[in-house]
Amino acid sequence: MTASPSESAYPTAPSTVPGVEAIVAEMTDAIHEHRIQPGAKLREDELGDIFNVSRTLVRQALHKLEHSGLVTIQRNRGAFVAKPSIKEAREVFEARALLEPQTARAAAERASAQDIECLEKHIEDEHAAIHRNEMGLALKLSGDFHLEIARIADQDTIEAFLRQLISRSSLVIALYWRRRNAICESHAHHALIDALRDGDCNSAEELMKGHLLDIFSQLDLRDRPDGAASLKEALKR
Amino acid sequence: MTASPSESAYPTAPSTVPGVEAIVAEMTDAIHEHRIQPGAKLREDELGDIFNVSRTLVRQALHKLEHSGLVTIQRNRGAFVAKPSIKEAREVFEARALLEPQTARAAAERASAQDIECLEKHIEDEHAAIHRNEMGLALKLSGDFHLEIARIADQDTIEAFLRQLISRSSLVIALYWRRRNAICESHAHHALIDALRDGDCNSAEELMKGHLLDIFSQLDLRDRPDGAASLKEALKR
DNA sequence: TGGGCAAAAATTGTATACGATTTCCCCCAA
DNA sequence: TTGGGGGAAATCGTATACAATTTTTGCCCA
Repeated sequence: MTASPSESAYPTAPSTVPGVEAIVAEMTDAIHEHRIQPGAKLREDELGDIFNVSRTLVRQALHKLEHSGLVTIQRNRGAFVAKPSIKEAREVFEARALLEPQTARAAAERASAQDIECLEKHIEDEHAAIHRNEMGLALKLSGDFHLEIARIADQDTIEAFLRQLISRSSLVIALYWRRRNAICESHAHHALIDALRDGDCNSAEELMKGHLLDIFSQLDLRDRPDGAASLKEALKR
Repeated sequence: MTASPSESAYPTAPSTVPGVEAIVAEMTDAIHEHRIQPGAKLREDELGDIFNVSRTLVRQALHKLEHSGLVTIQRNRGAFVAKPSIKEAREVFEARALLEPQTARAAAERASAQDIECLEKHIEDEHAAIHRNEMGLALKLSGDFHLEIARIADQDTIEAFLRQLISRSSLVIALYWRRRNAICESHAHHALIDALRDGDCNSAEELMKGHLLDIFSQLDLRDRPDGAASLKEALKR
């Protein structure tokens, strides 16, 4: 009888080494902040040198990143920063539109004073980043804001999905954003905080729905996604 | 500049070997069909012996299964078939309730005659399994039915999420189902097919919502699950 | 000059080896 | 009898070695 305790397990238990998680976190940040462009190749031993670990751990990290949608792995060809198609871009925001308004509503029902404080700090950091003109960082913090709401709603499962969706949103924005300024810098997040503080579920839900539509409407989803083809020829030779 | 073509990539490209995928598929089936119980320990070299591969590939497979929510990995302690908590069980069905009705609606708008045929075949197989008293197989087929609807809706992103949710639903049912009979055997799936055939979006959406509530209401989410498990025989035929 | 082909280099895929941690079992003392 | 070491065995984590595949390079010839 090969039985085992196996604790009733929460989302993703502390399953992997700090080593792997550190690599994943660092690469996630780099991609979220657009310091690595969609389509960039990620060589295993190159990353191994950078992080001073063997390819084994790099591979684990790349597989995790693939799962989160930030990286695409092609057999025998290697890993690349993902390059969402237009269809995928649409799907990402459609899925967010299904999940987030309801989550904001739940968060409004549960938010504590401490939670509100935390959200306000997020916004401060975001504004600070914008004023320093670090738009990549600002975008990442803006994504974290949405994740924080899922955390407040105490919805681990949806939070995990949102983590993936927000990651991919970052890539979508890198590829399809129209203007390089004014990223979520609108008052939308402020208004959301107000609704959460007041426990106004209906407002929170509606504000989130509108906010997502607003972001989506600022994407330019007509062009060809493969700017790489022309870009590559322009740069390569 | 390390640019690269990197095809605009769809959900999960053919990234991993047939070897790993075969292991994942076989174990997924075994867990879905309840041939391995929640909490069962999954030793790496034991699985390596069973599938005649090295631990390297087994580890890859286990990590993939962890991503899909079927397996829990604890550092230095090993992998176990996941054992969703009651909270997680609730969350899984809440998330399904957010995603599936809308997906059924979209499917109703797009379903072709061929799609309908495919769904009907699914139901036939499911009934056949029930009559042979293979309840595990029937349950798995029932899950596949829901996935098929997402495929018809042409929503790759949501389909990927649903795959995880349905996997976990299978575990939830293994742990918390009240009566061992009558799994989704209701007319719900038949009614859904009718709505899809008629292109009746509203009905499809409502039927799906009701169907999910119906399943959820048959769970007993008060007890504390604690089961031991035997492995080995369930996998290799 | 440009295309095509073959060999070399680079890169990824898989297996194995070894160190680290946990688990199990036996023995002994209270 | 029971509870607690302590060491051996089992198991997992990471690095390295080698095989398979792809990509690049260099050469020849039209």
